Amino acid sequence: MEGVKRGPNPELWHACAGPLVSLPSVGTRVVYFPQGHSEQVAASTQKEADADIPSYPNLPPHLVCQLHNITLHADTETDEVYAQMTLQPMNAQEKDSFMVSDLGRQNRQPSEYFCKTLTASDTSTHGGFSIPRRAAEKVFPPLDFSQQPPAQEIVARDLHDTEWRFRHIYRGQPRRHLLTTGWSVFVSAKRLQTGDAVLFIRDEKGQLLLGIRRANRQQASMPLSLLSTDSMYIGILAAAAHANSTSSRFTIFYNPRASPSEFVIPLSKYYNAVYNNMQVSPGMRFRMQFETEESGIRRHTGTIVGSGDLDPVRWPNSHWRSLKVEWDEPAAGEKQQRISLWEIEPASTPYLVCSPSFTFRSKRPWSQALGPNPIAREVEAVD
Amino acid sequence: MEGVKRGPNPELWHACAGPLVSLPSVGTRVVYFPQGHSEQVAASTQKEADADIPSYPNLPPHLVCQLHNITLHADTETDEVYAQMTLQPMNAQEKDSFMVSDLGRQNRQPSEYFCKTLTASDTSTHGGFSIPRRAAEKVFPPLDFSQQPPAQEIVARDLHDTEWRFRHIYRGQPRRHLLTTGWSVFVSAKRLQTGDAVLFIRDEKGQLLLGIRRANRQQASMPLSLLSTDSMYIGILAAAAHANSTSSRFTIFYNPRASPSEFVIPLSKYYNAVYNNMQVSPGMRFRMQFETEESGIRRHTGTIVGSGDLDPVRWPNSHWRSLKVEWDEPAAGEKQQRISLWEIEPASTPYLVCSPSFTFRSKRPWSQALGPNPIAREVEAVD
DNA sequence: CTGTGGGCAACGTGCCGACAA
DNA sequence: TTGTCGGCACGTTGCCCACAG
Repeated sequence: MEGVKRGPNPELWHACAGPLVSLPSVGTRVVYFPQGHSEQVAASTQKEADADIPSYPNLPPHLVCQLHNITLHADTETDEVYAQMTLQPMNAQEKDSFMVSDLGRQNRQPSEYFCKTLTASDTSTHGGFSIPRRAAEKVFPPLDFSQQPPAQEIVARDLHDTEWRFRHIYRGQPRRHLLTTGWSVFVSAKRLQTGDAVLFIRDEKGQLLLGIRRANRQQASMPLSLLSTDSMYIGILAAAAHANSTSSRFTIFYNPRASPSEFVIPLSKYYNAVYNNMQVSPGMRFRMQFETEESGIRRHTGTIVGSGDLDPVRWPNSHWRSLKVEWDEPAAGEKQQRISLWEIEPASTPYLVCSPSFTFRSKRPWSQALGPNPIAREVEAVD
Repeated sequence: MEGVKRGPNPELWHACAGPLVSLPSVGTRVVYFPQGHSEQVAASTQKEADADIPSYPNLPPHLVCQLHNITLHADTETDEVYAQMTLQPMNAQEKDSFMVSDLGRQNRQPSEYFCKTLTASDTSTHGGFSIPRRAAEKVFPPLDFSQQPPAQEIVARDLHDTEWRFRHIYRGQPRRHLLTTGWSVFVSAKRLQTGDAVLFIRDEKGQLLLGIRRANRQQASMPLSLLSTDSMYIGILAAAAHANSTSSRFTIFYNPRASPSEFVIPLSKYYNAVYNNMQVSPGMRFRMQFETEESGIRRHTGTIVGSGDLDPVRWPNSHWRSLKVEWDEPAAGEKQQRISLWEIEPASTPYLVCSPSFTFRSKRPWSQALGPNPIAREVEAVD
């Protein structure tokens, strides 16, 4: 075996995953939510969990785990990015030992990149790809303007390390940057359509990387012919329950563009949100980050209108999406009506980033409505 | 909702599934093998089950179930055929009540059909599809040979009820049947390659049906980004165990072209093989059916060399692939080294088809090596 | 600055019979 | 009987600029 298949370039992977996605660091402690994992299945299969699923009394709504390994992947067919994580539930002792490294988070911002949503002209067979001026100047090698017309060959590699070659030319009246020869091959090979986005990155070594981000509508509902959705839900719960009871490792796939929310988050983020951010109460104003169409970050504001268990029967006392909110823009009907504590920032004051001086000192939970909180006991035990 | 989406045409579905695939009838009793179901996952994902999977003490190696429902499906992307079955484990009483209907099996042979493996010329963009003479005369409407050249339009529907139109012409020197206009659209839409097969059926009403059967190499190893293989194995076992302990319904997907063997078989077939076919012993010669490249049936012969549990730790006393065999042709290395009792026929005597006069009279199991057999008790209780 | 469309050349697609295999 | 090929016509692809939003 000579072809040592290493995974996708991490910088490119994160660019494709989007600006909001951050993965915990290997070796740190994280919190895993079976509920969130189930939501990923629901989003991917368009089917909710059936009512007739066995209960797992030994499976709490969140598991504190050691994150042993992360590998990045991209689907061979669709280039959809996903991550494989190996988790190991921790026993009570281990949970309490504070580790500074748990604060670290892996969130790469590409050095120089651009992302463009494809227009009808970009995807049509009639022509090539129109490169926005700033984009071309920022990430592509400078053209030799003494040539007429100035042109060069662009070589870029995708998530599978496949090489794509394009002719980059500066012409037309008025002048503009274009990708011509090679572009249509790429479009048809990746089956890109109007509305999908491509992104180019120039990494530290000056190499060009090339990724795609499909429009949201496409990745909806893939009918699986292998396993019933019920078996999938059961598999998720049973695997987590078994790993928890035996303190053994288990493996999950996180699919950032399919999953409504991250369901493996740093332990520090969880503790910080649940115990330091406790001024949360009904009526409070908050902000939350969303991704814009052009791969930027934009904040939307809203008001907290209530709190309580999302699924009181199966997952009592869970912080997963325990907040009921209303969004300021009425057009934002697609946005979640329920969110989790760690997803929000206070509306007026700047967001309190997790600081090294942060401690686990216990205070009353922000809401008594949730009843006795098992986490509260864990934290009090630290004192 | 006006577009009542009904499933694929059953005749076409069976033609695509292959001549060896037969589905039990709805309402009858069947035997479900979690082991076989796991093998389907293994074949689809190219990953064996991990050793660290919880044991399910309440889950025997086979479950006698009532088959409540079967729906036929075809993958939207690949046209891969699969069936969804709703099963309900039966209690001891129900298992014993003999039902004549259990003997029935649903095994459709298409009225008139042909299947051709595509050549390089068939799939090239340079030309059309060369129809074998007999095939054209058997399934296509007769041409009007008074025309020069004789030609007509062929309309056929695929598994999704999508209509495909082709120009059928009889020309060339020497004369031959060809599909020209429309063929390349079909090839590129279905992404057919040399080695894949197409099949045409003329049903009772004279309508033409059109299916594809991809070469084996293609459907191997699809990397799933949704669920770890461990979670899938656990999901299968936990779902079956839960259904068994609560006598509730559960759902499985059977993928005939991916799965090495059928893992839901008629109860009568199981009993007949395990208790009536008991002359099986090491050294015995046998025959077994295989599918030929051209969608026919061919028998291969071999010798039984041993028997015993495939997985003595997890699945003791299971009849699933309990026979160790050697095949006569040395080139047949790909064929299974282990098969199940109900897959074989005696080599010399004609295969004893399940007859209405068949009874459940208990005799000693064919091998004492398997130890006390829970089924034996079930059967004795009938007397 | 960049999306779309007309013009036009080059290329690929696809229909034909001629050959073998 | 049928797989592949050379020949050839025609339709599509794809590069160019002009225009306008």
